[in-house]
Amino acid sequence: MRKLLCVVGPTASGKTALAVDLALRLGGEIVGCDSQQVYRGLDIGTAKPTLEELKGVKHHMLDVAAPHESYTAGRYAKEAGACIDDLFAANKLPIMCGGTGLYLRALSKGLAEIPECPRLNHGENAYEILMECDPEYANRLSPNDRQRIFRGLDVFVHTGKSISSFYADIPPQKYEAVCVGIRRPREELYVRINQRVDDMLTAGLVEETLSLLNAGVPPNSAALSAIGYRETVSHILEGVSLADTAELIKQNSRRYAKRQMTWFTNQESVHWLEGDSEIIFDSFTKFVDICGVLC
RNA sequence: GCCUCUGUAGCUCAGUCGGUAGAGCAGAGGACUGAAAAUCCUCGUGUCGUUGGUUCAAUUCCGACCGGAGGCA
Repeated sequence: MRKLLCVVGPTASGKTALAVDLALRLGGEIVGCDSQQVYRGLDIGTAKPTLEELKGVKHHMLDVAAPHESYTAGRYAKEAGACIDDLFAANKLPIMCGGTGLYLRALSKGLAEIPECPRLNHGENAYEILMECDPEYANRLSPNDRQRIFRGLDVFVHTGKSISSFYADIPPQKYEAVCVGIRRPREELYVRINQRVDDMLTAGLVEETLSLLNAGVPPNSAALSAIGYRETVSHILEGVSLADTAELIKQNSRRYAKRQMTWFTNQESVHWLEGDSEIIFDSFTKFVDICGVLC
C-alpha cells in the first residue's frame, strides 16, 4: 500500500508553512485536506494559502467547489484520490496538508459504499423512526444528534438498507496515512489563533463575507457556516457588534482547535513534532529516516 | 455625613425557615464513516467579603469593619 505523507494539526498551528517547507526541500506538491478551503471565494476566513506563502509550490484541492454547493467527504475522497494518483504517476511526492480529520480518513481508509442520498427533513420523531428501522445505529447516537439521525434516515429511505449494514462492509484501505502533526502548548496556540482572527478582520473578512452574501450564497450554506463566516454573517445581518464578533470567532476557533486535537490524538496515529518551522523540519528529517515514508 | 440595597465558582446570579451550597455562561475532557470549520456527549469544593457575637452548630441571625451601587443632604 502506498504511504501518504500528511501534515496535520489544529488550526493556526503552522501546517501550511511546514508543508511548503517540505515540498520545497523534497520536491513535492501539496494536496489540501480542508473542508472549507475547497470553496471558491472563501479566502481570508479559511486562511487559504496565498501565492507568497506558497513560494511557487503547487497546492491542489483548493477552490474546487462553488460556495453555494455543499461539498462532501465522499467527493473529497474521489477528487483528492485522483489528484494523488496523478502525482504518483508523474513521480511527484504528494504532501497532504490540512486539519479536516474526516476527509483524511475518507481518503486513506475509504468510506462505506453508500450512494448519494438526498437530504430530507425527517421531522420531530426522527429518533423514534430511526430506532425502528436501524436500532443498532440509533443506539449509538444521542437523541439530540439530529444531523446523524437525519443522515441515518436519509440512507434508509433512499436505499432501503440501514446505515449500519453499510458500515459493516467497509471497502479495503487505499493509502497508509503517515501523519506528522504540529503540536504547540495550549496558550501559545491560543495566542496564534487570536492573532490570526484579528489579522483576518483587518484583511477584510467582513467585506469578503458581504460579497459572498451579495453573490447570493445562502447564509446557512455549508460555506458560510464555517467559523469566521457564520459569526460575520450575524454581524452583517443581525447587527452583532464587531468586537463581539471578533471574540466569538476567536472562541469558536479555540474550541475547534481542541476538537481537532482530540481527533488527531485519538483517531489517527500521529508523529507529533513540537516547535517552530526550523526545529520541526529537523525532527521531521529524523522522522523520515526512521520511518522511510518517502519510498 | 446619614439611609437603603449589595458582596456566594473565572463571570452573571440562585439558595440555605441555622446542619459548610447550585444553575447559566466561561473553561476542560470525549465521541465522530458523504454538512465535519459540522453535529453531539460528559464534567461544578468554592476561606459563601473580613472580623467579633449568639448557638451544640453560622455562608445563613446580630454587630462592627472593608469593597461596590443607588438615594438624601
